[in-house]
Amino acid sequence: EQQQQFVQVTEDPPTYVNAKQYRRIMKRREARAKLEARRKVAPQRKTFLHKSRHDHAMRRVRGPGGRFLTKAELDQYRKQLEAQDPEGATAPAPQPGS
Amino acid sequence: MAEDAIVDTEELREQDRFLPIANISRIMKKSLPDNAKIAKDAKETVQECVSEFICFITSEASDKCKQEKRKTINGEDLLWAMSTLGFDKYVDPLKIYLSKYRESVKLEKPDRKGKRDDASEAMATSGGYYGAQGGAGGAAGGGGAGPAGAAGF
Amino acid sequence: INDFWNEVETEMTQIDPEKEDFKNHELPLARIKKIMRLEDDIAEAGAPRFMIAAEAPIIIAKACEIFVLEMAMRANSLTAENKRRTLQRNDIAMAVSKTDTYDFLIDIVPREELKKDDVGH
DNA sequence: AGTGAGGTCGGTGATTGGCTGAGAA
DNA sequence: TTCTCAGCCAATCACCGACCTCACT
Repeated sequence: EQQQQFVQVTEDPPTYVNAKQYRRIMKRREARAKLEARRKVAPQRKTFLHKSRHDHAMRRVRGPGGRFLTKAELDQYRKQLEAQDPEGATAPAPQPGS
Repeated sequence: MAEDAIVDTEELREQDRFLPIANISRIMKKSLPDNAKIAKDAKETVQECVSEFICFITSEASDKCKQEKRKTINGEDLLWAMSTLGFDKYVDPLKIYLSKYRESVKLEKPDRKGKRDDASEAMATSGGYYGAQGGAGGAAGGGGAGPAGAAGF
Repeated sequence: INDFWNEVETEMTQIDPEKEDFKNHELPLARIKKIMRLEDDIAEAGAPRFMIAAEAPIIIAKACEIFVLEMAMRANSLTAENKRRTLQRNDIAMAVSKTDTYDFLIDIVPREELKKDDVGH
C-alpha cells in the first residue's frame, strides 16, 4: 500500500513519514515557526473565549440539575419569583420584564 | 540582513486559528454510534488537526499558484494539492461536488437582469491533476463530470 | 473503510436537485478563509498575497467535513477495540500514528504515549 | 465583461457552566 | 470498586453570510 518513505531527520528518534507529504511537512513547520515569531500565539487553551459569554452563562437561571432552564421552566420561575418578591429589590433576573 | 518593520504582534486568538468546536463535535458525532461520547481534549485535538489540514492543503496549492504565476487559488488547485499530498480519495467526490457547485452558480446568476444567452458550454472539469486512479468513475447522471484522466506531467 | 468512501461518493451524487445545498454548510466559510489566509500572513509586508476564489473555501469546507468524519471513524474503531464508550485523545493519537495520510499531523499530535501496542515497523 | 478584497449591516447559532450519572481507571 | 468528566439545557452577542463598492484583469 505504501511505497518508499522519507526519514525525518529533525526528530529525536528519526521517524519515517509519508513520502508525498514530507516536503510540505517541512515547509509547514517552517511557516508555523515564522508565524509564532511574528504573532504571539496562545500557549494554552483558555477556559472561555469571550468574557461576555462567560458572564452571560453565569448570570443565567439554572435548574436544580445545573441545566439552563427551558422556556416553560423559566416562565414558572418568573411567576414564582414575582409571587414571593413583587418588589424585586435584588432581582437577579436577566430580563426585568415588566 | 533583514529588518522587521511589522512587529504589530497582536494576540492570535483561538477563534482565529480554529473552526468552532461545536461544529467539529457535531460532525464527529455523525461517525460515532448514537450512545458514544467524546472527550473534550479529543474534540480540541481534532479541531487543531483540521486547521493544520486546511493550511497543509492551502500551502501546497499556494506554492503551485506562485510557481505558475497565478494569483488566485481555485478549486482545481486545491484538488491537485490533495492529490499530490496523498489525499487521493478526496479528489473524486470533491470533483463531483465542485462541478455541482459551479452548476448551481450558473443557474442562479442569469436572473439579475434578464439576459439569456446559452451558447458557451465549456465545462472545465478536466483539470489535469494526475488522477492515476483508474476507472470506477460513474459520472453523475446529468452532470458532465467526465474525468479526462490526463496522466501527470 | 471502503464502505465509508463509497458512502461519501454516493452522497455527493445525491446532493443538489439543481437547487441550493451550497448555502447549507456545516462549517463557516468565513472562518475557513481566515485560516487559509493565516497561511500566508507569514509573508512579509508588501509581499504578493494570494487571492482565494469563492469556490475554494467551499471545497475546503467539504474536504474538512470528510476529513473529520474519517478521523472520527478511525478513532472510534480503536475506542470500540478497547471496549470503551468515550472517544478520547489517545484514540485520535493512535489513529494518526497508524494512518500514513495523517503523517502531516506529527507536530500537532505528538507521539507522547503510544500505548501497549506500538505501531510497528 | 467577470471576479475577489474589504467594508458595512442585521440576523443568528456557537458559546457557556453546575450538576450528576456514565463510564474511565 | 473509586472518582473523573462529558452531556444536558437555551439566551445572549460575536461572528457569519449577504450585499455593496472598487480595483484589477
